[in-house]
Order: sequence, then structure tokens, then C-alpha cells
Amino acid sequence: MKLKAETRKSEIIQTAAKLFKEKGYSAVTMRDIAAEMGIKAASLYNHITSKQEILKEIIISLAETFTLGLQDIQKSDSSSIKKLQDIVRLHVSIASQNTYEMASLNNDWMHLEEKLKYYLELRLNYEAEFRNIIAQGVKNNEIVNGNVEVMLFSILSTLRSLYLWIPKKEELNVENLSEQLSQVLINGINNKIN
Amino acid sequence: MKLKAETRKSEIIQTAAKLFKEKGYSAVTMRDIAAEMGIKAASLYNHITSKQEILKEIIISLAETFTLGLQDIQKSDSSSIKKLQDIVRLHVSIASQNTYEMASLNNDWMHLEEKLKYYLELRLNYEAEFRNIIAQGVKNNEIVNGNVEVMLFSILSTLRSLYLWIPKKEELNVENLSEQLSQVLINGINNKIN
DNA sequence: TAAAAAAACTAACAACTGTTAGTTTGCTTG
DNA sequence: CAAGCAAACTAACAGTTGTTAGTTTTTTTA
Repeated sequence: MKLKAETRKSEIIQTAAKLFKEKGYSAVTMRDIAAEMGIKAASLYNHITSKQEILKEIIISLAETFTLGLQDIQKSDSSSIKKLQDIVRLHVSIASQNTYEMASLNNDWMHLEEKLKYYLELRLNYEAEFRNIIAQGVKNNEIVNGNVEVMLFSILSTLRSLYLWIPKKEELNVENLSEQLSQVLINGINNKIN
Repeated sequence: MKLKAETRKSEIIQTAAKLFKEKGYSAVTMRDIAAEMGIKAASLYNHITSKQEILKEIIISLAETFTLGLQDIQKSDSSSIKKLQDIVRLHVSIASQNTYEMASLNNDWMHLEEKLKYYLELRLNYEAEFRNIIAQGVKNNEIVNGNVEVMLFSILSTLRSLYLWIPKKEELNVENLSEQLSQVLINGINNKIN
């Protein structure tokens, strides 16, 4: 049946993502993935067409999830600060449910072949929309009149690294972490007494 | 002569680091490195003992540079905020001079073999010292009384990602970028009018 | 329970991997 | 200019890689 095949395929992808996080795409062999599942490498090909397909499925579906999430936020008529808080929550939420896949998205995108161009489009577009939200906030006087690129880079770097850090938190409360992270990213850590 | 051999060896390491940044350690072959230098793979072995040695040299020397830099800052009797500004400058400075090597440090450390344990020690120690500086600032009331782990993670993630972003800046003024980055990381981006 | 479908298996391939051994080239120096 | 040496070369190795073909086992379905 199609449904069961989909299930087995997704098990392979999940297993692969886990190994990709540990050693990177290139260092993981089809035999590694098979061994982790307790089968032989050749058996994988009953469910997938190539190693490359696994990587593509991991990265593209995750990248599209981010893109859709950001579009929703952008459409809303919230304040710029509120939009940034929503973006933080988006990243915490996605990263917490996809810690393995996030590693491939961050570190192995360059090994995409046919889909590389499409991925780069998604990423560039994502960054441009993010930048617009910050720039709009500066115009509004909601956000301090500083270097927009530095703000974008700073926030996005932190959000993109979440997957490395979330697994170490024993109790993960998405709402709580998002709140704390927004606080730090938006208001800084300085205790301005003056 | 010893001096000339050292030079050729460091050329190999630099070439390798550049390729490692593009595709990761595992995806770069000795033949790739050789081709980039216009020689054959076997010739590399007149200067280095293994592929593994190249990675070790890249990562360990960079990690030690960070460790030494942080120790200097820690020793000083500056305020906690000033120490954080110094750490930002340390990272901007090192990252701007080692954009290739930073990629290996961030993404390929798990492929270290004999030196893996030592690397993990250095990293854990670095994070602990960084955490202490923040915690001290909280005690001082210099830093807001929030979640120290979140602050540490947020700042360190940004600093560790600098190598991805610095090459895109046409004009790189270390002092200037450090200043702007400190501003964002420490004071946030919120334009508190109230 | 028999047929069909899904999922595993064995065996093998051609290409590629890091590395070694032995040899040749070309520059430096006495 | 001859000797010595650094640095390149060719050829080859044993192991690993992704993948295919063909076959057998297991599970599902009628």
C-alpha cells in the first residue's frame, strides 16, 4: 500500500537525519543508515531512489515550513516587535520538533544538487522578508535606528543555532523559551539603571 | 630547509581549509586539495602525514587561540559589560582573519579523532568561563536578572556564526563591527521610548 | 489458504578513497 | 659544476562508496 510505503520511507529519512546531525551528510553511508535500522543497504532502495533524495526531502520540506510560517507572520498587522516575537516562536517551535533535520538544513544544504538553486531562492527570500520586518520597525521607531544587517544577522544566527541547544534543555516549554529568547534578543541583557 | 617545508605545509592547510568551508571535511578528497594547488595527491604526503592531521591543525590551533584570548579578558579587572565587549571584539577579530578555519571549527570538530577529547575540553572550558562572566554581571546588577543560559547561548551563537557573514561585508572594520555588534547583543534592538 | 504485494536478502559492479613505494625533476649551495 | 635535498611525479594498493539485478522471505488481502 502507498500509506505503508510512505511510513517506511519516512522512517528511513528520520534515521538518516539523526545520523546526518552526528556526522554530516557526506560522512554517513547508506550502510550506516541501513545498520541503524537493522537492515542491509540494498533494502533501502525499495523505498527511496537515492541518498540524494533523502537529503532533499529533509532540507526542502523544512525550508518550506519556515517560509510558510514567516509568510503568515508577515501578513498579520501586528507591530514589528510583535512580528519578531512571532518569528522567535516560529523558530523555537520548528527547531524543537526537528532537531535532526535542522542540522542538515544548516550544514548540508550545499550537497543538494538539482534542488540547490531552489533552496537558495527560499533562503534568500526568507532573509529578505526578515530584513523588511526589521527595517519597517526602524521606520516606525519601534526598533532602534542602528545597522539593520547587524540586527538581522545577530537574531537569525541565534535562531538558526537553536537546534544545537534545545536538546540539552531537559524541560522544553516552547512558549517559555520563546519568551525568554525574545526578551534577550529584543531588549538585550544590559541592566540599564539610568 | 625546515622553514620552507613549514611554508608549503601551511599552504596545504590553508587550501584545505578553504575547501572544507565549501563542502565540509568529509566531502573534500586529498585529490581535491591537490588539484586546487596544481599538484597530485601523492605529493601532499611530502608535507603532511594524513588528511586527519590537516583537520587537527586547523581546529586545535584556532580553538587554542580563542582560549588564550578569553583568558586574557577574564584576568582583567574590567566590568562585566566591558568584558563582554572584549569578547565580541575577540571573536570579530579572530573570525575575520580565519573565515575558512572557522567553518571547520564549527562544523567538522566531530571528525577529529585522537584530538577530539582535547577539543571538547577546550570548548566546555570556554563556555564555562563565558558563563561565569555573565553570571558575575548578573550578581553586579550590570546584567539583567534573566536566564543566564539563554543569554550565553544567544550571544555565543551569534559570535560563532560570524564567519558566515563577515566575508559578505565589503569594508570590514573590526573595531566598527565589534562596536555595532556589542550594541545589539548587549542593549538589544528595542527602541524603548517609555 | 492462496495470491499478491511489500520488504527484506545476496552478490556484485565500477568508481572513488586515503595512502604508500619508488622514481624523477629542479633548485640551492659549497 | 657537482652534490644534496625539497618537492614533484607515476603506479598501485586495499578498502569503501552508492547503486543495481535478481531472488527469497514476510505480511497483507481476497
